[in-house]
Amino acid sequence: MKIATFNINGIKARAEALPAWLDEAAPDIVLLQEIKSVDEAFPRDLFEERGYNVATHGQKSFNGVAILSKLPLEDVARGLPGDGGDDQARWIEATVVGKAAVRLCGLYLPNGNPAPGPKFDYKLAWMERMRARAADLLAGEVPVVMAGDYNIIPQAEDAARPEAWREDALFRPEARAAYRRILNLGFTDALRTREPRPGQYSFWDYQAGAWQKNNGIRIDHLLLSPQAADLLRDAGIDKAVRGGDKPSDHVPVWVEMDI
DNA sequence: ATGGCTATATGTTATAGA
Repeated sequence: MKIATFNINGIKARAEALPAWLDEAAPDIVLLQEIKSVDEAFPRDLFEERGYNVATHGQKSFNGVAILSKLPLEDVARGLPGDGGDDQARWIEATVVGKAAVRLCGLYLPNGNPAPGPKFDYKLAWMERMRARAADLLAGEVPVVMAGDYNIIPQAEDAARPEAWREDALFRPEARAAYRRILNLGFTDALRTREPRPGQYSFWDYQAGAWQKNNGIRIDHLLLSPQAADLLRDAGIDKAVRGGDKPSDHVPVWVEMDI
């Protein structure tokens, strides 16, 4: 089973590029971020006619996450627990049952710039809530895949120009430490396991010819619980998507699992 | 990057992204 994460930067703007990638890559499950759409406006037909079940957690203009799945989506949950006053749509969960049952978490972690400041504080607080949810999920001792746009450059080798990101919310020590507190609960960075060489990027800025210069960063991750890591067969990045027509600034990252 | 591009809203420009 192929599970992918893809920050599409607006479902309306990606109404052609996203189906084209689905038809070519044929993922079984896709966790989407930045749909930038309310649930009612999400073009479900585009995906249902391709055999996907669809669950969305959207909001107007910004953020928004969704799950596409060839298998039925069970026990769908929307929103990250821990702050009832947080109305930003950045977290969705569902269970799919293949050879094994897998709990899927799709996430759009806050950007956090400018840092320091209230947006960075929100990012760190959100990550602490995510850590608590991740710990709860681990206690279940079942396969869990937490995938999405983490807005975290884990290490210097995950950026073409790490020095340019030193003060940025994506690379500041406090943000990376918060990421490690989640990872060190016992999760596996699937892409790093399968492709340990530096220079594996998932985002290239629209500006300043970043794509042409390969000035990228790796910020889209799939984290696997131990029970999910046991089922990992392969992982990769569909880099070519960035060079297609009207692309998102992110590309899909995927895992192949024995599920 | 002192932000050069892209997307969204009901806009004639602002806000957010990373």
